[in-house]
Amino acid sequence: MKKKFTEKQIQILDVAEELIAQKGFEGTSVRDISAKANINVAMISYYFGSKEKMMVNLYQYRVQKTRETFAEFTQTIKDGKPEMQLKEIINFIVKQLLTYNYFHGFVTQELRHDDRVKNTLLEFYQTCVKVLDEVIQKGIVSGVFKRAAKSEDIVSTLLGTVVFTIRNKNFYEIYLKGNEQDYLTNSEKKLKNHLNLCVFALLGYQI
Amino acid sequence: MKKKFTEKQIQILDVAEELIAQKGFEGTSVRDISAKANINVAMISYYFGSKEKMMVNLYQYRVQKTRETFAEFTQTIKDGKPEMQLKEIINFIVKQLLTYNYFHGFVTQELRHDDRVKNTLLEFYQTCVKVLDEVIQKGIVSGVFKRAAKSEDIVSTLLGTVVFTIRNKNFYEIYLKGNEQDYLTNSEKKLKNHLNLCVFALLGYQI
Amino acid sequence: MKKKFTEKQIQILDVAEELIAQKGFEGTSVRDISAKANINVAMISYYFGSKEKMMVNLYQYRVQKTRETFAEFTQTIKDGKPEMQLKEIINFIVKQLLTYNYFHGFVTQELRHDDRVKNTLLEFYQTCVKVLDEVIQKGIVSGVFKRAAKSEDIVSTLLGTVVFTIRNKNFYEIYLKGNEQDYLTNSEKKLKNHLNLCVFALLGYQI
Amino acid sequence: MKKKFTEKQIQILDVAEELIAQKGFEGTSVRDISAKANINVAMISYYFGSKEKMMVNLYQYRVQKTRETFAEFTQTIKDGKPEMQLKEIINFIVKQLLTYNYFHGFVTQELRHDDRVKNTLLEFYQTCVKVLDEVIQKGIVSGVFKRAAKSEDIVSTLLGTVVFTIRNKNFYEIYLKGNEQDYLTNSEKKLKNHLNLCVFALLGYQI
DNA sequence: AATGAATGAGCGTTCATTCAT
DNA sequence: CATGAATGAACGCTCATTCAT
Repeated sequence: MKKKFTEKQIQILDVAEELIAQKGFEGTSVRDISAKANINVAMISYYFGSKEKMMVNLYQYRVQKTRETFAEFTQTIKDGKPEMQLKEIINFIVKQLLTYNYFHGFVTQELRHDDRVKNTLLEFYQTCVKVLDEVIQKGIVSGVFKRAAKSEDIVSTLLGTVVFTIRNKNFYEIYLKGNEQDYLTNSEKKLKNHLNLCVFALLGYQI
Repeated sequence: MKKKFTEKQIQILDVAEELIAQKGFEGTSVRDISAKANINVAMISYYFGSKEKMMVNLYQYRVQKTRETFAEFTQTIKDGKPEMQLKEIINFIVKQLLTYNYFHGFVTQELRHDDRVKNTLLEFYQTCVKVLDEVIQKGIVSGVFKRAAKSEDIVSTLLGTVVFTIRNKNFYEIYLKGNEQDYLTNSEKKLKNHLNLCVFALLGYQI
Repeated sequence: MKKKFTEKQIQILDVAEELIAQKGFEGTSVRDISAKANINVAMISYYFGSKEKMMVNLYQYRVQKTRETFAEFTQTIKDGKPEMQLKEIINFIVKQLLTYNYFHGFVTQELRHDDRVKNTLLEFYQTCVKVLDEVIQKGIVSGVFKRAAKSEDIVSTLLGTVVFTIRNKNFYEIYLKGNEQDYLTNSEKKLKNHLNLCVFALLGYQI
Repeated sequence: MKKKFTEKQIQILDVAEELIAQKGFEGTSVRDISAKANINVAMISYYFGSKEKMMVNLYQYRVQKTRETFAEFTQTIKDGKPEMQLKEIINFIVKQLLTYNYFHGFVTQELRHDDRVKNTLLEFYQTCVKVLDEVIQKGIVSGVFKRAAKSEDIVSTLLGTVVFTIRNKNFYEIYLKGNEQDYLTNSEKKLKNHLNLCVFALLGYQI
């Protein structure tokens, strides 16, 4: 069941996402959001019912998009060899997380608010696990993977590692060449490399 | 320079840590804290100067302890073989994070408040990198490790993965046997196993 | 540059003026003001930004009016003889102070808050001195005044004496006939008489 | 009935007087006072019962002293000629007010707190009126004063004028020669001169 | 006789939300 | 459909005072 958002709502959600990622949910007032989005303070309540409900909508909006994007992505790789598929999945996840780091930077932190959101996210994670499972199984069968690592652990490591570097930018950037503007580009490259090595090693893939 | 906290201050900090981990810094009012800690609202300002300063003290309190504990720990393994040392380090980190999950659950999220804290944390992470570096280097020299993975990536993966499972308890527990009470015990075991496999594989260690 | 106030703002300022004159600035809470003005506590911050800024507005509101009124008044007597002009000025000042006694009762006391206000008031006092100077000089030239008293001393005496009787109502009313309701009327008459005698005597005017 | 104060109480009252004159009663906290007086915060309540009662004691302390000093002073002039007596009284009052300007700067403002204080002050003012009355009457009889001005008006003018210059230092000092340090000395001289001229002129005294 | 830890009330302000238009 | 004025609740904090020692 797909929910539609009006243009005005999306405008608000985009601003809200950015601010909440920076200052947290409680740290971001509806006045902050409405000021930055150039709308009236009353509009958040007006469009979403309340600030809390706006947050739920924000999750739905972003998770929904993420699921769709992921579904489309899986289609594009469905005919590849498992080792290629795996590499693509890892790269895709890193790329997505870094691109929507506003969202992923806070999503796990602020989701104390609504269980529906938790479930939406949960389902998405399970989808990832399932997709990985199939790829790994296929690789095991075809003999390119020697060991069957647990997909939920791989998912935790993929998502956890990337989110950690997003949140601890000041730590991770020490080990990156290049200036601060290139942080996203450089960290993407470094993370892709590391996580590929990590997962492939885990599966006993011979390079 | 070690800062001392009175019994009353620690009592407040413990409560504050738990609540802030659950509801965030702004989401937790001094009235929430004082109610749960069975003290007067005025005491937070009285003991720490302000809510903000209490937060800084909370970081110092926990990070300080963590650094000390880690320093002591490294002493206990200083004479071991690198593969043993590495295993111990991984297990130690997982254990610590899960034990003090209240703190580690929010530490990277709420540290927009004070740069001194950021630096304290940064230094600690760098210490971890340094310790890992030495162990890996030793293993390379002795020949048990075939590949020299980047320590900062390993640190990111270790910390990121564990924190992810803490924050996404509802996801990770699906894949755990046992009832909810055993979550910590079971996830600890599972995480230790996964992360050991992960890191050792990364280093080309032959099991 | 004249500042405009909305009806609601004036409503608040009038109440605030009365309460602050009675209980002082710190002694008057925004809750006191909002209760008496039948508005919400939040409105003081809403309309003026803060309690402090409300105070600045209160000064501007009243001093501005006072200056305007005084300027208009001086026009009405500009063609008179100096002895008539002087009498009118004295009577005007007494009348004004007693009418706006709320304000003049606290204005010099509470102005530790804002230097701009101090300067506004200072300028007004200097205007009074200047006006008096001209009248006295004219009277000296025309021969009705024999001695040239200092205008700043006269201003201090005029304002000081009236404010003293306002603040020490319980003292001054002992010497007044009539009941308490007539205090303003009676004290106005008595003060005008006394201060006219005083100033004219000072100038050597022969009655 | 004379009240005795302990050394410690006087120490507190002196500090309190200075601070209250600067920042008002509500604007001065017991912490301010205790910090400046180098005593424990609890001492104000301990010695006086409450901050409010301390204020009452402060009035009593200062008014009592003033009355005593004034009583002693009147003894020293009791054998003089009325015009000399009058001059001495005026000079004495100006001197006293300027010397204890801390007190007189706030006394009429902050006396909303206690009616007993109001009465104490009232009685003192009435004493002044009585003393002046006698002198004027004597002068009328001896023929040096031609007109019988009202003593309560003279008292109002004397006290009011001096207090005005204390409170509006920034106004009055414009008309004074000399640097800021000499303000008290210079304003005392100027005020004595002005008020003597004023009162003597009022009584029709021929210089 | 004196302290300092601790209290409860009240402070000015900001919050998300409502409501009349 | 959208606004901005207005609200009541809650915020972090400071206050004068109390109380155990």
